[in-house]
Amino acid sequence: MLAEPHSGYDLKKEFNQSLRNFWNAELSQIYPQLQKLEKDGLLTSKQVASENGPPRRVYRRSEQGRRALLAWLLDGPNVGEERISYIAQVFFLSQLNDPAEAIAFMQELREHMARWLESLQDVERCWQSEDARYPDQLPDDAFYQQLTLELGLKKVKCNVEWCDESIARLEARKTAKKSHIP
Amino acid sequence: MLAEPHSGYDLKKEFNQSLRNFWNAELSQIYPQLQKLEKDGLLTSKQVASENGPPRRVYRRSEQGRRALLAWLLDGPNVGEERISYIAQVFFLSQLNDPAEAIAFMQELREHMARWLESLQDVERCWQSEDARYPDQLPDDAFYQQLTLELGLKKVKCNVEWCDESIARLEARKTAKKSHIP
DNA sequence: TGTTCCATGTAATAAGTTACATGATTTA
DNA sequence: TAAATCATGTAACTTATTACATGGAACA
Repeated sequence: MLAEPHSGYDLKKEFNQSLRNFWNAELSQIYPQLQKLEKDGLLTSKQVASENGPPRRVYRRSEQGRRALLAWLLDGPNVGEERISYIAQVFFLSQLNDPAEAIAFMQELREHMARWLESLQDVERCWQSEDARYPDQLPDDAFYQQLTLELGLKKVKCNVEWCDESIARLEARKTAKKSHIP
Repeated sequence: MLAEPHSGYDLKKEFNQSLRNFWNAELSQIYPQLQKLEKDGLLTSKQVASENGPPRRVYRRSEQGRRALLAWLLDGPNVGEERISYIAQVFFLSQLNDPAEAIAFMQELREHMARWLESLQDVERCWQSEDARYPDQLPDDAFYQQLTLELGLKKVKCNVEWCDESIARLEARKTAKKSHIP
């Protein structure tokens, strides 16, 4: 993100726009980290005046910083560290002791996922209309970002499907139980 | 996990078996957390002798602990906090400046995902052969766990597909570029 | 006149990782 | 006899969250 100079505030905007879908960071994490990375020699900074507001401190990666990024990528994919809180919740849903509440949970999850899917589809439509080269003739940086969007679309669709299937299975169990113990 | 009494060591085994797929914790996180949760009144513990090894400290949730779990579930699904490191890597893959290295990255990712998928399919086959009620007549706790397995299978398949599509698109770009600047 | 945006940060706390430390028993 | 399993933890460090603190400019 710091191949070109940007402030901590700029980075937060970038997180909120695109990275948010698979990574997030708060300003209160970003500012100290930028200071630390500069201290470690991976970034350099300078203060510049702002057009509308207080002065900005903009950071840019150093040669050492660029090499650290390449090392991270060349080390291969970081897999097996995912933490997905809502799946953990589903795992323990039997503790609610009430199929209706479990169904409500899954319906709420479904609505979250459906809204997320719409937001990704909006992004796609937007990119599509703004660049005729979309998706396969895009310049490299946009192309790889488009790959992440594609995965997001697939995965979130998959989540919606799974929610629907799960709700149907839960409904079936509920009626089966009712008829068994009348 | 502590509806029935278990030691920190037991919990780690549970993480390694099933929860691992969407959440993990190290022993060095588990032991201090158990102590903290007991201090906070969410757990109680007692020391018991072990059949084969040193004495065990087993923990069990208190009534307050049970209520805290219910509150976590009834608060609704925790969405929008996912951090998926390998997607962040793909996002920045253009920095490698070499399509061959990007393709290598995606192939490695594909192999990871394919292995993960196989391990989930093994789990499914195992459950299927061990309980005739699989999947829809299972008791509640196993049923909800099966839902998480189902999502895992769907998602990981989706990742494999996406890797394959992405590799094909990258190959196409590589040859397109070659013919353009000969 | 109140809210959002711009822009910076610190402080306290919580969560999580890596490395270190111990020692018996079981299995290959 | 070497390795894995059983079983507990601490220490140092990194990472991340929540709350607090400031203050001007634009907008409605």
